Amino acid sequence: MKRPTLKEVAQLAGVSTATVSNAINDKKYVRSEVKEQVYSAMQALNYQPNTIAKSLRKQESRIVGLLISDVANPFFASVARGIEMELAANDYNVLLCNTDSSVEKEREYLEGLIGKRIDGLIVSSAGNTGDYFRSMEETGVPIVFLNRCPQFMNCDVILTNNTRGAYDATEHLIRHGYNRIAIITGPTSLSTGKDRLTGYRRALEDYGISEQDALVKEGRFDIESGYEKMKELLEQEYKPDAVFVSNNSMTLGGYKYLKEKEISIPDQLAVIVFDDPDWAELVDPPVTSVRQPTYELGVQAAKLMMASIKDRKTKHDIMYMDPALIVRQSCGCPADH
Amino acid sequence: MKRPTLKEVAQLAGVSTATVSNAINDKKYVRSEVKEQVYSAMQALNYQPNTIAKSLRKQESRIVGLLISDVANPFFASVARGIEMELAANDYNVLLCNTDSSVEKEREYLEGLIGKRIDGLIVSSAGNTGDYFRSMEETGVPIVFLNRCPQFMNCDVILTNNTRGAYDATEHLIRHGYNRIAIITGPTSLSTGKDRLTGYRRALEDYGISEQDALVKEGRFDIESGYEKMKELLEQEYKPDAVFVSNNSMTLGGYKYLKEKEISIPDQLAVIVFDDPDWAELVDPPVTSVRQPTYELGVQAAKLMMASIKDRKTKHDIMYMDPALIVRQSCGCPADH
DNA sequence: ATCCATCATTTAATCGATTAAATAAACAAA
DNA sequence: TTTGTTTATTTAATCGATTAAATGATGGAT
Repeated sequence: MKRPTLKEVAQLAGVSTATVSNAINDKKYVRSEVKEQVYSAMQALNYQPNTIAKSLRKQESRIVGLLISDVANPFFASVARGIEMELAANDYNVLLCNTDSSVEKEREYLEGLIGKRIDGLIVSSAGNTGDYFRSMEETGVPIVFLNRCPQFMNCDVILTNNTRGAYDATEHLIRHGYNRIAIITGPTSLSTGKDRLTGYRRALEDYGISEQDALVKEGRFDIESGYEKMKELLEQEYKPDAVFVSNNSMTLGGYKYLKEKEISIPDQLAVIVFDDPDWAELVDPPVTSVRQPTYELGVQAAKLMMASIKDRKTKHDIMYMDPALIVRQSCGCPADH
Repeated sequence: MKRPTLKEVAQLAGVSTATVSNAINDKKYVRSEVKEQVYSAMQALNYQPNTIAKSLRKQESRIVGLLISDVANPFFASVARGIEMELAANDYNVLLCNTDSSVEKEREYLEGLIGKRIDGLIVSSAGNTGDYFRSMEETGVPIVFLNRCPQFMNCDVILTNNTRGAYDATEHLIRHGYNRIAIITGPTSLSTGKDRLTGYRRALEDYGISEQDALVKEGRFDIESGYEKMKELLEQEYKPDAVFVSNNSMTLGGYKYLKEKEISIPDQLAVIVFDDPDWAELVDPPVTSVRQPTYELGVQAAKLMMASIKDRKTKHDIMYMDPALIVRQSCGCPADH
C-alpha cells in the first residue's frame, strides 16, 4: 500500500538521497560499485520514483493537454492517435478532454489544465476568438491550434488546407458539367466551416458560375444537421444536381436521407464529401472524397509541440497539410480508367 | 512566466498560507471578510493553485489512466468518450495510452503510470494473463478491466456479453436456414475472441449442427485479416452460405473483399457482424449487426472506477452489458415487417 | 473572577523528489 | 610540503501546496 521512497532506498543502500538520485538519473561521479548497490536496493524495495514529486521540483509535468470536441469523431480519434504516438515517443503523456464544442466546457477544462501545470496544449477550439487561451499563453505554456485558427495569437497552428480541399472538390464537380452545385457547410464561425465554404465559392467564381443562396446550407457539422440539410436541398423547388458535404458527420446524416429516399447517385445527385470515411468504398457507388491526412496531422501537431517545449522557440508558424481528392464514382466518374 | 504561489497570495492578503488554503477550499472558521481579501488577492495576482503540489501533499493525482490498443478504433473511441465524460463529471482526468495491442508497450506505459501515481487504471489488455498488473494492484490502485478479462485478479471487470451476442447472431442465421455458417473470429488468446467463438459454437451445438473446421477462420481483429479470411472462405472448396464476422475492423476488410468480388448479399452469402458500424444502413443491403453499448460501457467502467476510488471498496464484481441484435437485411431478412 | 467552549488564525511539519553548495578524499604539480 | 584539480558524496534548501497542533480572541456560564 505505502510505496517506498527514494529516502528509504538511500537508507537501505547506505548512501544519501542525492546519490540515489544521481544514480537513477545517470549523472556522472557515481562509482559503478555504488550504482549497483543503489540498483539492488531499488529492486529489493520495488521502488518506483514518484513523478509528482519530480514534477514539482523540476517544474515540468511531461503532460500535454488535448482539447477536442469529441474523440468519438473518427477525425479526432485519428488525430489523437497521431498525437499520442508522437508524444509518447518523446516521453510525454496526453490528457484527453472532450469539450462537446462547448466554449463553456473549454474554459473549465482549460482552468483545470493550467492548475495541472501541463507543459503544452493542443487544441481544436470551438470558439472563434480564443481570447481565453491568453491566460495560458501568458504563463509561457506553448499552444498548438489544430484545424481551427483563432485570431490574434502568437502560437503554432496546424491546418488542413481546407480551402484547397473544398476548391478541388467543387472544381471536380464543375468539370463534370454540373451547374447546380450545392454545399452543406459547417458553422461559419469556425475556420473549418468558413474555409471550406470559401473554397467552394472560389471554385464557382473561377468557373464563372454564380452562387445560388438556395444551394448553400449551413449545418452544424453533426449527423442530424447533415440529414436536415440534405432533406432541405432535395425537397426545395430549386434542386441541386450535385452536392459537396463538408464533413464526415454531416455525410453520415446526408447519406441516410439519400438512402431513405432512394436517390440515385450520381444520376439524380452527384456527391463529393469532405473527410474520407472508412466505408467510402463499400457503398454503391463508392464515395468520392477529400481526404485529410488525419494521423499525420496529429503527428505534426505533436512535433510542433515538442519543438516548442524543447527548443523554447518563440517564433511560431502556421503549417498547412494538403488534403487529397480521392476520386471514386459518386461524383460521376466511371469505375475504370 | 513565473506563476504566483499561494504564499504570495497570503502575503498580499496579509494572512497566513493556511488561511488562504482554508479560504480556497471553503473550510469553516474563515471570516467572510477575510475570505474576500483572499479572493481579491487571488484575482489581483491571477493565481491558479498548483495541482502538482496539491497532489504530492494529498497523495492523489485525480488522474485515471486509460490503456487501450487504439483510440482510432471506433469501439475504443466511443468507450473512451464515455469514460472521459463520466470521470470529468467527478473531477478526474484521463490519461490516454495506446498500446497497439503490444504487451511490451502495455508494460512500459504501466510503469510510467505507476510513477505518475494515477488514482486508477482502466484497461483493455492485450495480454491474457495480466500478471504484470499485479505490481499496480499491490499498491492499492484500483483497476477496471474492460472487455478483456485477465485471470486471477481481484478487480472490477466490465464486459459485453460476447458469448450471448455471438450466440444470437449465429442463431439468427441458423433460423434463416443457412447450414454452412462460417465465423471469422479473433485471436482466441483474447477473451473477446474466445467468447465470441464460444457463442457461435454453442448456437451450432444447440441446433444440432456440427462445426466444420473449414468454416472457422481466426483473424487478428484488424482490417487486413478480415480481408484475408473472407477471401479464404470464398475461395476454398467448401464455401459458406453465411458468415459471422466478429468485430468491426475485420468487417471493414471482409466487406472490401465482398465488394471487389461483387458477392451478392445475402443471396450468395448472408452476413452478420459484431459491432454496429455507423455505415450499417448506408450499404446495400443494410448490415445486420450485434451492437455493443459502447458509450455506456465506458460510462459504467468509469462508474465502477469512481466507486473503487471513493468508497475504497475492495470487493469487486464482474459486470455484463447486453449487446443487441440489430436486424437489417444482410442476414436475409426482408426490408419491411 | 474564573473556566470553558467556540471561533479564527498562525506555525511549522510534511509530501518525495532534485540540485546547488559544501565537504572530503585522492592524486598530481610546483 | 603546499597548493590545486578532479572525483565522489553529503548536506540542506527547494518546489507549492495541505494540515495537525498550537495559539489567540471572544463571549457565555457559573
